[in-house]
Amino acid sequence: MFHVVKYVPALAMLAAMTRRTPRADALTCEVVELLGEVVRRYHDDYDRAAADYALTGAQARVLALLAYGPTPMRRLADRLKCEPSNVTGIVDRLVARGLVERRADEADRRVKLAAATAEGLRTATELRDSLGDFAREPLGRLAETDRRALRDLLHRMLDGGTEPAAL
Amino acid sequence: MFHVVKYVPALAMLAAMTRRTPRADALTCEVVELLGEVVRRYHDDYDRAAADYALTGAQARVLALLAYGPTPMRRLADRLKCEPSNVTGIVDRLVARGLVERRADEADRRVKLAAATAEGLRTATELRDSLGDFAREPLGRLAETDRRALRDLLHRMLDGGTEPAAL
DNA sequence: TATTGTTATACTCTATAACTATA
DNA sequence: TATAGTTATAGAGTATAACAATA
Repeated sequence: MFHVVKYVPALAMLAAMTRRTPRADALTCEVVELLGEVVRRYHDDYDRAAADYALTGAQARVLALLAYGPTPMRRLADRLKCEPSNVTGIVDRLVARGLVERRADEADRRVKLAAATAEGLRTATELRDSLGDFAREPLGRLAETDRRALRDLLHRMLDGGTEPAAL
Repeated sequence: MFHVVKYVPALAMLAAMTRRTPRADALTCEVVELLGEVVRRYHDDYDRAAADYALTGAQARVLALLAYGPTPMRRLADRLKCEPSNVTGIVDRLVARGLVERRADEADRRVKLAAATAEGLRTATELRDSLGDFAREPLGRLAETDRRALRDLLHRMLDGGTEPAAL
């Protein structure tokens, strides 16, 4: 088995030339590193929870999105930030598992709605509760006062209203 | 093209039976959701930065690890939390790009060390600086006092000393 | 003409299992 | 016998391009 790079866009040099050496200060670097650790743990917990239900991360995310209601394939692709062609496969596998079904959209016959089945909805709910693992472990170490402070800081940081989480 | 699920371990039912309905309080849920948003942005920024250099996320992580010095393949697998067989391919592609080279370990002739080339080291450094995108955008909205408070909260939350970040 | 979803194709990451070479 | 690394294989996610159905 060979591992060969097939195509290498000449973006590296361009990126290097465009670079504007930001070089954040020590405090900022430290916060970025800490957030990196948070990201790592959050992801690990999420994937572990999904694996408990024999779901991949992408499948779990789609199921979480469908908990809000039937959703056009296109919109799922937008939320996952991937190409629509990928969503076809992910939903196919969820359909094969009986967790999701495809419905027609009466208003626009081009669109197909992915919808969680009763079992899919149940799985999504249990999966969501499983995220309590993260809340228990690292978050649980913070007293309520600290959790409130953290909430306010994150709110201030993220500020602009964003849609409900898909990750 | 068919998308069929080949094997479905009967873990779902087991997981459902084992579930202990933690049902975190509203404040904790809100913090978890906010952290989810942070995770999403962090990842997007990381992948975008890697893509600027025509690298995948996994390749960028390996390159970041090699910036600390030559590393046995096995150790890379441990850090990436994946099987050693995967590292072979990832390093192969980096070698094909001229960013990494394999060296023999004199002490134990079974191990092979992956080491960043001069160009690889340069790329790793630029990539690291690119994470400033995250520091600039959402983190930049916090005043220094707030960043300091955030740092302290995250420290308290993560507490136990962890190794340098690979993500 | 533009949009939605699918198919076909290729690449990468992933895990499992079998293999070589060292220890 | 145990460990480090590789190879082979298969499933899953990803992007690109081409296509049919509908708007």
